[in-house]
Amino acid sequence: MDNNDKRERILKAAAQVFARKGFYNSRIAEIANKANVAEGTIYLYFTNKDELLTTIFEQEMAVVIAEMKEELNKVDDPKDKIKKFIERHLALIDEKREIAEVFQIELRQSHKFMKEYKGTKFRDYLNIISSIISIGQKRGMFRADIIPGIAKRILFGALDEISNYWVLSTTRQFSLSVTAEEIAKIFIRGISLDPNSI
Amino acid sequence: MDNNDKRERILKAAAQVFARKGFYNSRIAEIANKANVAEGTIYLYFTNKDELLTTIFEQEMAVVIAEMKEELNKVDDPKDKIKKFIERHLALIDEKREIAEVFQIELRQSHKFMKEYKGTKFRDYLNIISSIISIGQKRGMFRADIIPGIAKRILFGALDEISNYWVLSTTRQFSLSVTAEEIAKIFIRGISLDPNSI
Amino acid sequence: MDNNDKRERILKAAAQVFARKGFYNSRIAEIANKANVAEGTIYLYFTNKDELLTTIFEQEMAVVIAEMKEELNKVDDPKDKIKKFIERHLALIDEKREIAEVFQIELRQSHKFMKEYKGTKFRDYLNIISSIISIGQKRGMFRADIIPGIAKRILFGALDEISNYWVLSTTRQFSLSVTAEEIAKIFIRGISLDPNSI
Amino acid sequence: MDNNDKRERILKAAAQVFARKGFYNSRIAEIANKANVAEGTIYLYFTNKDELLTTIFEQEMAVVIAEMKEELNKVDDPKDKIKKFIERHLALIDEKREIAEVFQIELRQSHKFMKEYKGTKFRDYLNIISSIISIGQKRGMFRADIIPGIAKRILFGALDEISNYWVLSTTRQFSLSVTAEEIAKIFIRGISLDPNSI
DNA sequence: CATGAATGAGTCTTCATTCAT
DNA sequence: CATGAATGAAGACTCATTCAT
Repeated sequence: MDNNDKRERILKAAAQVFARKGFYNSRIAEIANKANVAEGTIYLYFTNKDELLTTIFEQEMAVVIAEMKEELNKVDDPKDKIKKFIERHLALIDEKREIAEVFQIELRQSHKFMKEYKGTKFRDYLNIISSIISIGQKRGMFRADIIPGIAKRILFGALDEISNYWVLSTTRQFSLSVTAEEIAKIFIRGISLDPNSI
Repeated sequence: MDNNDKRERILKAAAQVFARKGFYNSRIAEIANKANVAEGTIYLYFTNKDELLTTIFEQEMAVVIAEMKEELNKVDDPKDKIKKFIERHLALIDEKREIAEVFQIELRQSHKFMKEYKGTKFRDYLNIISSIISIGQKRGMFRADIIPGIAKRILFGALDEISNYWVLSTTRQFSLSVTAEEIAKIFIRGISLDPNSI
Repeated sequence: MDNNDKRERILKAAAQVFARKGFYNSRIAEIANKANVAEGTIYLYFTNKDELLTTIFEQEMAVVIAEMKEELNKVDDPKDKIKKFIERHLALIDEKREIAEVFQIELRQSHKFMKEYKGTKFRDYLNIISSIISIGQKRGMFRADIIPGIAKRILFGALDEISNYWVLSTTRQFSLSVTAEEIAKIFIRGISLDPNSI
Repeated sequence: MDNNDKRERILKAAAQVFARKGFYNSRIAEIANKANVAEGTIYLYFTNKDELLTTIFEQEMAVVIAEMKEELNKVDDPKDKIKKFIERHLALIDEKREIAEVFQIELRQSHKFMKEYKGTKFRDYLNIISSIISIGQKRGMFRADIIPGIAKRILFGALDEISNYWVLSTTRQFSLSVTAEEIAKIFIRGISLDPNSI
C-alpha cells in the first residue's frame, strides 16, 4: 500500500514534470524531489527514465479505455456512441491536463517511443472507434464504403489536433463542448447514410 | 552557389538524421558527417542545433505553402479545393518523406519547439483550409453553422494522424490515394449542405 | 567530515594544477584525477571552474590574514610589525608554494578575475600595512608626509615582485631571510623619521 | 612600408584586444577585424597567437628601454636618475595605457609566458635600476649594504603594483605625480646614506 | 601577398544511473 | 527498501589555424 503509494507519487510527479518540461528536458532529480523520494528510489520501481514515460502511458490508457467502454455501454446508438466518444475524449484532455500533455507532446510524438512502442493500449483505444463504425455499418446507419480502419484515424486525428491546440494554446476561442459538437457534426454527417440524422 | 549548396546539404542531412533518430537523439557530428562538412561548419550557417530544426520547418513550409496555393488556384470549386488540399498534403508527405517525419515527429510535437514556435508558417498553412471553407459557405455550398476555425483543425488533424501512421508504420494497408479519397469523402460530406455532392 | 575532506582534496588538487599549468591551461579532468574524484563530483561542490579559483583565493586569504594578524599582535613597535609582516609574507610564499603560485600568476593577474573580483580579502590584507603605518605616524615614528594608501601598495608591490621572482625562478641567488631583511631595510628607512633606527 | 603598416596595425589591434579581454579571452577574429585584415593575414606575420603577445612585449620594451636610457642620460646624479626612472615608468603606464595593461595583466603574469619567456628585454629593463644603484654606491651616495639585485626588484615591484592599481581601478585617489613622488621619497631615502638628501 | 571559409581537436558541463551505507 | 553522493560517459560548441582561391 505504502509502496504502491510511492510508486504512484513517482508516476504523478513524472507526469507533471514531463508535461511542463518535456521528456528530454525533465530531470530525474526534479521528479524525485516532487515525489518526495530519493533519486535512487525511482530505480527501485522503474528500470529507467524511458519506462517512466511508457508506464504513465500504458497505465493511464488502461484506465481511460475502461472508463470509455463503460461510458459507451450506456448508449446503444452508434451515432450516440461516436458523439459520446468525442465528448469523453475531449473531457479527459481537460480533466487530466498534465497526463494529456505528456501524451500529446512527448509520447505520441517522440520518435524513440513511437518507433519502440510495443504496447497495445493505443491500438485498443483506436479500435473502440472502428468497432463502433463497423456496428453502425451493419445496422445500415453508416455508409458501407467507409473504411473503419481509416475512419478511426481520421476521427482520432481530428480529436488529437484539437486537443493539441487545446493543450498548447493559452487563449482558446471555443469551449470544449462547442468543439465536441463541431467534430461530431462533421464526422458523423461525414460517415452517415442519412446526413440529416444529426 | 557553393555556399548555398553547403547550407542545403547541412539542412538535408539534418532532416535525415532528425527523421531517423529524433531531435534529441541526433548528433551534430552525424549531421556534419552526412553533409560532408566539418562540425564547426554547421555553426557558420546556423546558431545552434535548435535553429537547424526550426529552419528546416520554416523553409520547407514556405515551399509547401507556395506550391499548395498554386495548385489550389487551378480549381475553383471549394469542394475540389478541399479535395486537392487533402491529396496534395498526403502526396507531400510521401514525396518529402524525411522532412515530413521531422515535422510529424519532432517539431509539431516537441514541447520546446511548440511552445517557443514564433513562426507564422504553420498558421498560414492551416488558414488555407479555413479560407476555402469560408468561401464555400459564402457560395452556399458548405453549412453555415460550421466554424472554419475549428473545421480547419479537424481536417488538419485527420490528415496529420494519417500522415503519422503513414510515416511510422512500415506495413501500410491502404494506399495514399484511397486514404485521401476516404478523408475527402468524410470531411466534405461532413461540412456540405448537399451531402451527395461528392 | 568526509565531504569536507573531498572538498578540500579538490581545492588542493586545483591549486596544484592551476599552479603548474595556469588557469586556462588546466583541465577539470586533471584536477578530478589528482583529487581522486570523478569529474562530475567537482560540480557537486563548485559551480564551475572559475569558482574553484576564487574559492582557493578567498579561503586561503582568510587563513593568511588571521595568521598574520595574530603574529603581528605579538609585537608592538610599528617598525617591528612592518618587519614581521615582510617576513611572514615571504615565509608564506615559501610554505604555501602552490597556492602562492596561483595567486601570483593567475588570480592577482588574470584580467577576468581581477576585474570581476568582488571579494574584500585582498583589500583587507593590504590594509593591514596601511594601519601599521598610520599607527607609526601617530607615534611619531614614521614621516607624516607618507601616504599610507600609497605606501601600502609600494610595500606590497615590492614583496609581490620578489615573490614572483621567487616563485618563477629556479635558481635563486638570495635567501628569503636576506631578501626580507633587504626589503625591511629599505622600506622602513624610507618611511621613518629617524633613518638610523633600523 | 605598407607591409610594415599592416604588421603594426595587427600589433596595435592585438594590444587593444588583449588589454580589454585578456589573452585567453581574446579572439583572433576580433584582432583581425580591428586591424582591418583577414584572419589568415595575421599568420603571414606571426607564427601564432602567442607570438603576437611576446612580440608586443619585446618590441615595446625595446622602445621603452631606449627612451628611458636617453632620458636618464640627461641627468647625472644617481638619485635624480632613480627619480626620473620612477617618473618615466609611471608616465609610460599612463601614455601607453593599452600596452601597459597587456604587460601588467597578461604577460608579466601568465604562467605560460613567464615560464617560457626567453627574451632579455625585461631583464634589461630591471638592470637599468641596478646599474644606477651600483653607480650611486660607488659614488658613496647609496648605502653599501644594499644589494642592487634585490633592490631593483623592490623598486620595480613597487612601481608595478602601483601601475596595476592604476590600470585596474577606475576611481583613483592619487595623481601619478603624487604617487611618483611618494615612491621616490621612500625608496631613495631607503637606500641613501644621507636620508635627508631628498 | 591576402583572403575568409572551412576545419576538427579539445573541454566544460550535464545528468541518468549506480551503489555503499 | 531507501537514500543521495558519486560517477563518468557523452555531446554541443568554440576558435586557433589552415589552405584553396
